[in-house]
Amino acid sequence: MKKVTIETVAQKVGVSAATVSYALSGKRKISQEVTERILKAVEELDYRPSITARNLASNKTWTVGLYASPTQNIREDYFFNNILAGVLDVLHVKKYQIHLYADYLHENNKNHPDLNLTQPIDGALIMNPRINDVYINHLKQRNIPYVVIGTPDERSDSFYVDADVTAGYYAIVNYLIKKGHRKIILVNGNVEYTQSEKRQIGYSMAYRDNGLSFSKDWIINVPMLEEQGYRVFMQTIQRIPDFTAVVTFNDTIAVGVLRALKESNLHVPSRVAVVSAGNTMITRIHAPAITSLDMGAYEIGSKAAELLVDVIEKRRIQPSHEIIQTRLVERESS
Amino acid sequence: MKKVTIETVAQKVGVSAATVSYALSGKRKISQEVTERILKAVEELDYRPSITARNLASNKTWTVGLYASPTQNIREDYFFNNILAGVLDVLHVKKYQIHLYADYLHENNKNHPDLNLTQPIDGALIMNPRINDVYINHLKQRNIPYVVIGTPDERSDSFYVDADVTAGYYAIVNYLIKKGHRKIILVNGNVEYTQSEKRQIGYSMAYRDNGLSFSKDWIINVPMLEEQGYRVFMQTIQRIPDFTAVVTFNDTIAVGVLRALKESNLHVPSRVAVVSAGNTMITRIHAPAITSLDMGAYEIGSKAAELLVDVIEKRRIQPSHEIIQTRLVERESS
DNA sequence: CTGAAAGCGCTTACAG
DNA sequence: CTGAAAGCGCTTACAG
Repeated sequence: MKKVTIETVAQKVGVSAATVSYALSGKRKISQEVTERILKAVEELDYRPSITARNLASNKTWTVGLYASPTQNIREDYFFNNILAGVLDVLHVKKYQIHLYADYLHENNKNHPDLNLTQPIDGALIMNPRINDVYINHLKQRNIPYVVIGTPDERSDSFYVDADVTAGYYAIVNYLIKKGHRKIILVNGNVEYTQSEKRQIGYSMAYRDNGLSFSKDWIINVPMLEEQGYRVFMQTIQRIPDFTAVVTFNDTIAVGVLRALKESNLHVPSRVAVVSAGNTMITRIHAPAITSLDMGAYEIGSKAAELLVDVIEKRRIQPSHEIIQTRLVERESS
Repeated sequence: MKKVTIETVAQKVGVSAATVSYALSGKRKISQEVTERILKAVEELDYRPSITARNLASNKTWTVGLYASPTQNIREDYFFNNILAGVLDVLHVKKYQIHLYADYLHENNKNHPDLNLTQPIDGALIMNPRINDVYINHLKQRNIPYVVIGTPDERSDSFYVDADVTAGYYAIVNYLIKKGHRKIILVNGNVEYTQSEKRQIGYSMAYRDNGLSFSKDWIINVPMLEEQGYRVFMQTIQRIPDFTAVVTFNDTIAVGVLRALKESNLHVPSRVAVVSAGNTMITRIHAPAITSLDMGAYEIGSKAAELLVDVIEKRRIQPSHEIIQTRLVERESS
């Protein structure tokens, strides 16, 4: 049973491969009668075009690369799920498929295979932009269309979609200050991620605009994992006395922080208020339910995917960005 | 700036494209001296081989297709994250990449593009096998290597990796019966999924082995979403009086059920015991914490990926399966 | 409206 | 140890 190719179909129908190709793609009008015979042959032979050959010939893969977090983070981050759903839904409509890359950069492998590719993808979505991000640099250098989910380090030459995280954290801290809090701990993410920077800026601005000051000691950076949030915050509780509120990088870290507070018998919210960001399912389920900043994850994912398709298909050339408004959802923890 | 191909490198070094190819792949010994000159030229020209051309020539893509749930389900299911992490970690080590397909079958589109592919993937992983699964049928028909995550309908000719879900549900119901429960509601998933059937079998076996009987009415099927679990269970509470325990298909549905119970002032666990399956992060965070069956999601994902690579690389030919033991983790809800 | 043929950029038997 | 060339299976200008 030899492989069925476009040539097999062409011979059966008695036309050229070109005609079959055009009939199938619709890029050229083929007479009704011939088209029907071709379709019939395709059916009978159960012919399926080779996507690989098509990709090579047309220099187009209809595939988008999605650069996600390390798998450790994926395991406990619902925010990822929501972004992913937005991306998938849009790309499905636009007929693009998705190549998913987890981040194994911590393996410290310069020749990471994902970085050595050329053109198995038409474009890329970068999920956790770092300061001086190697993925972004790589894509820029190779001229592969990309959209950053989040805000890149160097903003002038990238397309990106992000929530207005700085405004969001400004609002959170403002909200806490209005409630009388003066010593607010920021349990931020790793410094290498631009998202951490944006959060810190919102935090400082709120202090400044309220004519108050804060200590650098109150800002701590932890890997975005529940266990890390817990461990680091247990130490923080010892180190920093009398804080009355905590703002975390995301919901996952908040869960760790809340566990540390509980074990230390610091009641939430009467003794300590806690506010996180992400507004994932977890925040509703947790006891106490967690006040959290909604950053429109699904919307960010879908808008980024839409933008990327526009960039790939050259309907957009000049770098642009979209900033989505955030919304603070008040719950029991504050 | 013309595109840098293998030919560009060959010309610069003064050898044939074949030699460059062999030097880079290591499939043939090339003299030390020539190899070094080639590597230098690659570096200087910043040559990156075209993956697409390589795929076509070698008839191998180093890519695996992962057929996941509808995006709606992905959004609220941590079980997916854990399976995904297991799959990604193993495939990363084995040097395979992953194509992620969400399930849009409910769009009722027979010509779903994902099903029309030939060979952009070396193999596939099927995540939510249905009774008479179209994806599985399709892969079988085209002779594409695949491994089912879960248990397929027709077990004799598929590779698959699953938890012993039937034993797990048998254990859950046994546990509840020993605690004195006699009327246990099973909030199962959609009937089209084989996982639902396996759960129901465990449920019935436990009743039978304890010399007790149950009513078909106590088994209800709902889409695997929190909101659906909530809505359907609100009706169930009206319809079925005096039940004292509930077992759910997964953690997500359990959250919905627990919300319905709370709104109906049926206290958990004193009035109603609840047990779910998945043992995702949610079960620890929820108040009350949910007793849940651990099904080793990460392990299932990683074993399935390992098995698939073995099948792709023909180290395994004869269909086999691996069944992972489950473990009931007792918490406050029962 | 359709065909013959070049081309996409690799890999890999076939030869030496 | 290395080269010339066929081949992977499509698409798409070029011709008519």
